[in-house]
Amino acid sequence: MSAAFIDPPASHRRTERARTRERILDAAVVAFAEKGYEGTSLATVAESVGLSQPGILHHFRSKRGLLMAVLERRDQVDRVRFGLDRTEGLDVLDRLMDLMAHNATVHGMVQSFSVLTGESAAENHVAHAHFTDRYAAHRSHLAGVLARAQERGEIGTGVDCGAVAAQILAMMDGLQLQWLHAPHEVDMVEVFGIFLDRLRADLARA
Amino acid sequence: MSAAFIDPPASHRRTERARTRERILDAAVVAFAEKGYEGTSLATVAESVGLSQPGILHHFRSKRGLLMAVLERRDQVDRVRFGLDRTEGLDVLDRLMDLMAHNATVHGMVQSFSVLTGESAAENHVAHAHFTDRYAAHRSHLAGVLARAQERGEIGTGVDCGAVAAQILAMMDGLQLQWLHAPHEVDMVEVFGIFLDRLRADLARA
DNA sequence: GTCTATAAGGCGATAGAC
DNA sequence: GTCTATCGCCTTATAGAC
Repeated sequence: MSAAFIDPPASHRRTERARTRERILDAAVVAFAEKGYEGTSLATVAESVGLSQPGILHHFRSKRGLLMAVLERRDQVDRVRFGLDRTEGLDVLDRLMDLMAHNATVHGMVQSFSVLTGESAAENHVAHAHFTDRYAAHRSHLAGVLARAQERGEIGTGVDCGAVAAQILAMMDGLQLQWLHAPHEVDMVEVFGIFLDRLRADLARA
Repeated sequence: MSAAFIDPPASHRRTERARTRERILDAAVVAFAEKGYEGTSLATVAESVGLSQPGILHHFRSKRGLLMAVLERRDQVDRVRFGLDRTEGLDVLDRLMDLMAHNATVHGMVQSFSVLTGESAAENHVAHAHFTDRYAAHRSHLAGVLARAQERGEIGTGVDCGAVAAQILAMMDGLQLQWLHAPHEVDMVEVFGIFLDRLRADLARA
């Protein structure tokens, strides 16, 4: 009996462990979408991935740790999927439109993060600081892109780029909320597109 | 000893009971703001009004019943405070600006309803249907006011009044979320005002 | 790496005393 | 109208076996 049979290579063990963590994270996203963080128990997450409740705590040191891992994974995946960081000028509006169109295909993910964002409006919520930082980073990045476009003359001098950045993020969050409450009544992609078209015209004009 | 001393008039009993109900509702709003519906226990509500936990269930038949009473009271109060139902034409945008300015003075109330709206994005949440109906009613009312203004020529023919109604509500919800996460960084009243000014110009033009 | 068992406590709701 | 007591259940987290 070879040692490799009893004790598989370290690389294999590492990917197996990572795979289990991914399955737990996927189940947690679904659970948070249905009940929020406060309303979700580790036992329901455990059951849907086929582990016991302490089995979850072997992979994540606490319920809070599981939530943080969920939040960080989403941020990382979205950063890779969309070249938001690498886009300059008014093309950034096209990238945001792409993001909105993508979001319309991942209902559960949007639901999970809308519920968590709402919950985190409470100052003492576990994820309050995370969402505060996330908003601030997105606002300042977007405002910076717009301000540089304004310096190049692509945007009129009368535009408050910080206000517009906040408005764009607010429109995305708000439309997602209405879409989640009435998916067949509110076409969030179309309504966001109408908003962006009007915005583009105003930015050129002002 | 008069009967009135032992047994006060029915009207007095009625107002005392109503007063206690109001105190419970106020405490529930604060609790929901801090922990959401799922994260709030009747015991914490009871403690902050100086009753026992079963004392709450004497006034509201269940935790769900308490939440419904909170939701209905807010809708009723706001309907009375702002003459939204009685406003026609583009004046409706001024009333919405008033509402936003008022909201900036009642942080706890806004926090409570933002948390509850987020939680209720889950299809099985106790208040999902309530917020779905509320969104639909506000959208169709606002779209109707805009459409009638459009017929009178106050709004250009190229405007999709339904889309604009959804956008206005989305902007209010989204700005409130950012304000709650960073009250000193995001001036939601000013940013909403900039949005409305731009919108008014576009509506006249299109 | 996953389990069972358990500690230690919170939950909503009801029964019945006063 | 409000209480105490209690039922039955669920919660997170830890200890220790395998």
